[in-house]
Amino acid sequence: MFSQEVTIAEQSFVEHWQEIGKHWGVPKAMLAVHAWLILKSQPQSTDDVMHHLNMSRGNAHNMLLELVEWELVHPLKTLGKRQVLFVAEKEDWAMMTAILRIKKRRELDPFLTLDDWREVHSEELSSGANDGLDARLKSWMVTAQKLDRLTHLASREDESWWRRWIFSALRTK
Amino acid sequence: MFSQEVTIAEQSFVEHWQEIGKHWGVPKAMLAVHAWLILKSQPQSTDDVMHHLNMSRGNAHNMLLELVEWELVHPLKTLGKRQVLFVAEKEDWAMMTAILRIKKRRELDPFLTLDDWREVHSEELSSGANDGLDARLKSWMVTAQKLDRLTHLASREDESWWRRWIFSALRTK
DNA sequence: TAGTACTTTCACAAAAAATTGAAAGTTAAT
DNA sequence: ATTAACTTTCAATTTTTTGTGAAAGTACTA
Repeated sequence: MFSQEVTIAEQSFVEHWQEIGKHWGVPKAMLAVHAWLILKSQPQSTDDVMHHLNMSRGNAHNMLLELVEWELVHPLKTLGKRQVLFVAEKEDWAMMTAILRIKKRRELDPFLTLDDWREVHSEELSSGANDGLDARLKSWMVTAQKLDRLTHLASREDESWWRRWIFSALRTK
Repeated sequence: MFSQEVTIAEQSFVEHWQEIGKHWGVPKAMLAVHAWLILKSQPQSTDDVMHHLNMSRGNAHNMLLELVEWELVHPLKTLGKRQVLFVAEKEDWAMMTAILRIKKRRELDPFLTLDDWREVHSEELSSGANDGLDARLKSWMVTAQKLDRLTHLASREDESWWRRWIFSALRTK
């Protein structure tokens, strides 16, 4: 899997990152690329990634693009050069909010469409075996919309806001 | 996919739920079973599920068990009866905290092990291309541990706590 | 203890997702 | 206009994840 230029410690980090991310719903190769960029302080090219991690060009390319879409990796263009270099976002709060944004988009936003579904089908479902479904869904949507506003807000706040908010929660105990 | 006893509206709900849950990292069959139980106010048996959703016994069984492990579905034993019946958890905040608990366990807890990794490998990684990694990881872990305490706390609080906490965040805007 | 009504397991099959690599497409310099 | 240096695409393949169904296991009843 690795080229010989990759140190044992680096290999271990990449593998551990893949272990950690097993349930994040992303391809192993994406975790490997991300781990690689986290390790490196210097921007890396597609070729760097593909050679060091010993993966196909197409895969390296696609994983880099996806990480850029997630805003966990930033593309750097040098003027007058064709090549794009990549650096990982390394600030913890920036990573957290990036992850929150994408999780909201993929895991919460689709849920909100349930309200439209309800409006179309509510009549057919007030009866019999589906007793109370409509009312239940209505109540769910109120909660979901609150969560939506919360995640939207939180995903673009900065470190100090998070600190205060988390602190206020932890203090109640 | 469905037996004829399943109404069109029910089929539509199951399919929409599968659509909604596409990125939740669970099998389609699990979403189908969950959707089915959400629809039904009466407890359902493994046989009910397997017949109505037209899936294999083994699969119905496993999906039900997994939903129970997620605490999104509750098993009901009748005294003196072998059969186990299943009902979906239908309170919105109970569902939310169940999901938070499992997400924390699968997606955040493994991350905390990075601190152990760091202790073992920190010396090898203070130099050269991995410049500053150790310090960065240390700082990440502080944040992660805060998040860990927060999610732990939040995942076992009740509705009124959530209301207050969410409200306090939304009010700052 | 035999029979019935379930639950559980698991080797195998099917489906879905990830990965490859070579060819086609772009951009910039000469 | 041509070439060199990249990036992008995608059909084919490999790997991983899901799903099947029949057989084995277990709890209750009589």
